[in-house]
Amino acid sequence: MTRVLVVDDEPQIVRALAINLRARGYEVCTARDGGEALQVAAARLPDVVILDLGLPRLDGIDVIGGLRGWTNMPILVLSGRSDSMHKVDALDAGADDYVTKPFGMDELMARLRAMLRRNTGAESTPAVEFGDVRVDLAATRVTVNGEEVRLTPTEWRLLEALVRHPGKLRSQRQLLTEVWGPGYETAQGNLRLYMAQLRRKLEVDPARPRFFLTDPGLGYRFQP
Amino acid sequence: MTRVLVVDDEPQIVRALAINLRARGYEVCTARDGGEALQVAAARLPDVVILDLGLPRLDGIDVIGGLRGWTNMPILVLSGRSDSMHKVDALDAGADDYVTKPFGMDELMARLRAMLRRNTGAESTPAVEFGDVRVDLAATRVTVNGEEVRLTPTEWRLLEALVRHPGKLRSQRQLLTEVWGPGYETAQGNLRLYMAQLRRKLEVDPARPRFFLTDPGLGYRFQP
DNA sequence: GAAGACTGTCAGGATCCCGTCAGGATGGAC
DNA sequence: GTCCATCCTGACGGGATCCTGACAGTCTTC
Repeated sequence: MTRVLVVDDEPQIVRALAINLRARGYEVCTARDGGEALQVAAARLPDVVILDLGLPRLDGIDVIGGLRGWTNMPILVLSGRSDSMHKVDALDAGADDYVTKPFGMDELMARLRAMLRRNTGAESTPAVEFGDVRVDLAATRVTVNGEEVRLTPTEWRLLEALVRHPGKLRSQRQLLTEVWGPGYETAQGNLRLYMAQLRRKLEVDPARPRFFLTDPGLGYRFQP
Repeated sequence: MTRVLVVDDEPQIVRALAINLRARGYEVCTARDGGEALQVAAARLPDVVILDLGLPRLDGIDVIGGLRGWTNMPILVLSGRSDSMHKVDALDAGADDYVTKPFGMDELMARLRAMLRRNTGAESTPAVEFGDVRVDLAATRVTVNGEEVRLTPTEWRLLEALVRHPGKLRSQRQLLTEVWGPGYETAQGNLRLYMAQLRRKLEVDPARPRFFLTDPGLGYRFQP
């Protein structure tokens, strides 16, 4: 889950942000001043920071500097000042975006999504693991016991269609249209063929599959 | 030098931006409408795009979509509309920042710096090494056993497209749009040709490549 | 117990894909 | 104009991939 650190000294703003963020599925942690912000950031390692510039004690610019000394997590600055000098200072100090109060919640959330989208491009690849098999969906790569296994395009599409819905039954019709495209709903012999191929390459005992199960008369199921 | 693509149909804004950008050491190229923007972006491969939303003919949102189909270069949107709906739409379509007109030049430049900083900072791989080959992405330079190897522009773009995603499969479609620009998705003979050229120049045994692997039916992969 | 439906397996040929080569087109340097 | 590098198109052979059809085994149903 994506974790957001909200730094502001006004409780009502913190509460409003937290409610909206949680409603959208983010995990929220908070800090009331600059010192606490640096502490919480180091302890909880949020994916993004929303930082009010008008903080007591420690100046907002210094908080940015304190964060940038050891991390490049995205920082979105909130501020009541709309003069460009403050914006330039904050951005050049290392902030990634600058929103002036009062702000629209929709816009703030959209800017947050934009920042996160840019950052997750380099994140670790999502992978599905079961038994000795590891399926790296982002890299389009399959390994068994660390050794790479070569899959043909059709085998890969079928594997993807199964693995993307763990535990769920996928009907023959669904699999056929997903792998071979619409119009191939009757080529069930094909499905059996490639299913066997997948099991031969990925199952320990292809005759008695543990992960790629058959629901007779219905379809197949990936059981991790 | 950092290259900026400015897209706007109002000449005075283009000129003002170009003057300010050049004064700060950027290289500037321009486009007057959406179609030209996509064309220039593919041909010149700018480091960042400044895009006016109020374009004739092709809608700004569609331009964002057209760019995001094959590149993730930063996009800064300019717009006369300040209502949050347009901001949200543009940001969710793939824009990285949204500035409403009239804008302060200082602020715009600061936002530009912030975007560029993020992009070059996350990169952190100015050079890639594998076997006897060293690819210097920053300097556009390739050496094998210390000796410089000359690459043509197309060869270089292909190498870059592969090397920037180590281990990941890159589909033929991805490579074609990234190297030749959108609209060249069917020129697969080309891809094979330049792939062979790259292997001939960089692989020890071009017939049995170790780093530039092919996944039949899917695409190619750089394996360091 | 028999019939039918369903699944897993095997083999064979058609098709597609990849690497390679040659040749023409384009554009810039001199 | 000539030379040169680069880019693109088309064609060919070898190999991998895909599809079709047939057969045996298993389970359900009558």
